[in-house]
Amino acid sequence: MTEQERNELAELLFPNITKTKQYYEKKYPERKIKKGAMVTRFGPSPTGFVHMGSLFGAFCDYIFAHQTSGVFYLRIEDTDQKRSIENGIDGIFNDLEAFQIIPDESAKSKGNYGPYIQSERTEIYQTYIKDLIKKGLAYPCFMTEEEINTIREEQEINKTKIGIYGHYAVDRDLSLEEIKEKLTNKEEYVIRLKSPGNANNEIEIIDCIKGKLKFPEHDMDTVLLKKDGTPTYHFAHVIDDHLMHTTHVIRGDEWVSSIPLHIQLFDLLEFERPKYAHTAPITKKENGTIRKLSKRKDKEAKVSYYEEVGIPIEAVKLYLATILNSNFEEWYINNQNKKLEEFQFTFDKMAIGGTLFDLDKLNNIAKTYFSHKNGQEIYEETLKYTEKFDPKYHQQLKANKEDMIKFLNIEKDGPRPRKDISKYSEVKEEFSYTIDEIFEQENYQKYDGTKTYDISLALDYVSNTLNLNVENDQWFQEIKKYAEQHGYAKSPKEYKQNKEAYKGHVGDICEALRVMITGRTKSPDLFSIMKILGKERIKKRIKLYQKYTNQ
RNA sequence: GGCCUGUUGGUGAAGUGGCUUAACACACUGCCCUCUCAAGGCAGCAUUCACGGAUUCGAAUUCCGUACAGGCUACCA
Repeated sequence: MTEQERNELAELLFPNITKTKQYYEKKYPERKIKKGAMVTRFGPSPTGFVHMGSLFGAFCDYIFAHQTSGVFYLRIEDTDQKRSIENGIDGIFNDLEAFQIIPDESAKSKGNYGPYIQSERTEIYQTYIKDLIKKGLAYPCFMTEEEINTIREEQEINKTKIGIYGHYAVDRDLSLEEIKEKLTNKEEYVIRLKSPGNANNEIEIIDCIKGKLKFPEHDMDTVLLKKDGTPTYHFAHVIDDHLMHTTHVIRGDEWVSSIPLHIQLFDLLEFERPKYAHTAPITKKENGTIRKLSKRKDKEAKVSYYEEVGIPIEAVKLYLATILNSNFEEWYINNQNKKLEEFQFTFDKMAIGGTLFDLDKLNNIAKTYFSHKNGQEIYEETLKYTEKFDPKYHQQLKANKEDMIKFLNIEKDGPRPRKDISKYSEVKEEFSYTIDEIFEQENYQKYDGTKTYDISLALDYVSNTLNLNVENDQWFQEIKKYAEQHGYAKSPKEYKQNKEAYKGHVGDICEALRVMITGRTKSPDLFSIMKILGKERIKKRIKLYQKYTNQ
């Protein structure tokens, strides 16, 4: 085809495209950012929610852009209708907002490089396609699904590479007349790349994470524009990331095998190639096999899951940071008071192989997170959580604010703060003894021990000896003395040495009080609990215990 | 089938030819501390880096082959 024929073809195919490549190049000029600043993008399909793996990607984008004073933008990739659901975009924004991974530019905020939704960029893609056709680098292909299937079957039998390339690309050299004829017959077509590559040539690219990668040169006539005039991922990626001036394409490593295609497109269009960073997938082990985390099968793949079960999103982010850079964890242990954004993340500390999603580790991180929060903070955050997920408990928390904060603050001030909860949802269960209303209702259901305790001794102690206005150490000295006076050893050691001489030891008295007061054998510091409750409530609980055990 | 990538304890991993008798963290086990629990302290947990070969004075680290795993091979992203 001559140049003139190609121009005619381009006009025939895209009569409505009047803008030019130059127009867009001028409309979206180079970004004014400092040298070394990264421009990254997160490109989800509007499926309604963000997958854990995507969130990880978005987190990378956000971190790298921000720590280099660059730009992190969000582009909705909705070129496939099947992947889109109604209000799907809102879901994406909600999830990102929950994690405070807010894009600098997106369909919902400002930005000079929009539209940030691919379905609104059709004209742009077609402008570049038109140009490619004029240059003889793309062509309309009229092959039907059946024809393509036949070719694939043939290729499978011959054990050759599968795809449309070389002599399999039958429409590659159609004459203008032939195309015109098919067009008048209303034959449907796609636009394919006329790949100039040769698979015998080896190309090499440097991936920021995976390092040096070698591939055969791309030689497939890949579809660029679908039958409906929308672009495929490959073409949209190249056009968008060029026009939006992305410097670093951070994406899942399922894309590594299309690198040769993508760089070929960048070269053919005379665009500067971006840097690529392909991240390892987050995986899950099930029945001995490892697979990618699946949003259909795995509840923990859905980002909203963490909010629902009450794992603080900060903890999830901390976990993401530990898998992002292997040396983050150690840094954070030594810099607990710093924000994770202060850590210098680098590509070369990112995992190359898949990472198994470790809920144990997340739990541990969450526990540590809680341990650094004081009672007031935990109270307020739990209040927020319960407002949405446990309204009844929410009301009870509100009604018992003063007490709750004190309870949540027990053993929090020392150098070794308590580490007992990992989720907001655990507060209710873990602190069930703190609110009278709940305690009276459930009372000793949680204590399933068969052992019963000396009620009169407990009552005597509380009424006549217990002094709540002292420090913890003094209280313990006093209860030791009390134990001794009533035939108990003042320490377990002494008791063990001469069991016959005693009825038991201080610990037994404490245990009795603990069970009567909290309804369980395990609790935070007993004296602190007693202090908050006060003598009258303690006595009430002992009576409740008496009633419960029919004594 | 073809192409690509990966493989270090139960888990995440450090490791870039000698400092590695393989760091650190999670999990697990035991002991200590202790009124219970949590926390904390101490100790244990890969004599070996999927396997085989090669290069080298020396390899988890380089090269080749094999096995296994994952990805791609769509008018899905």
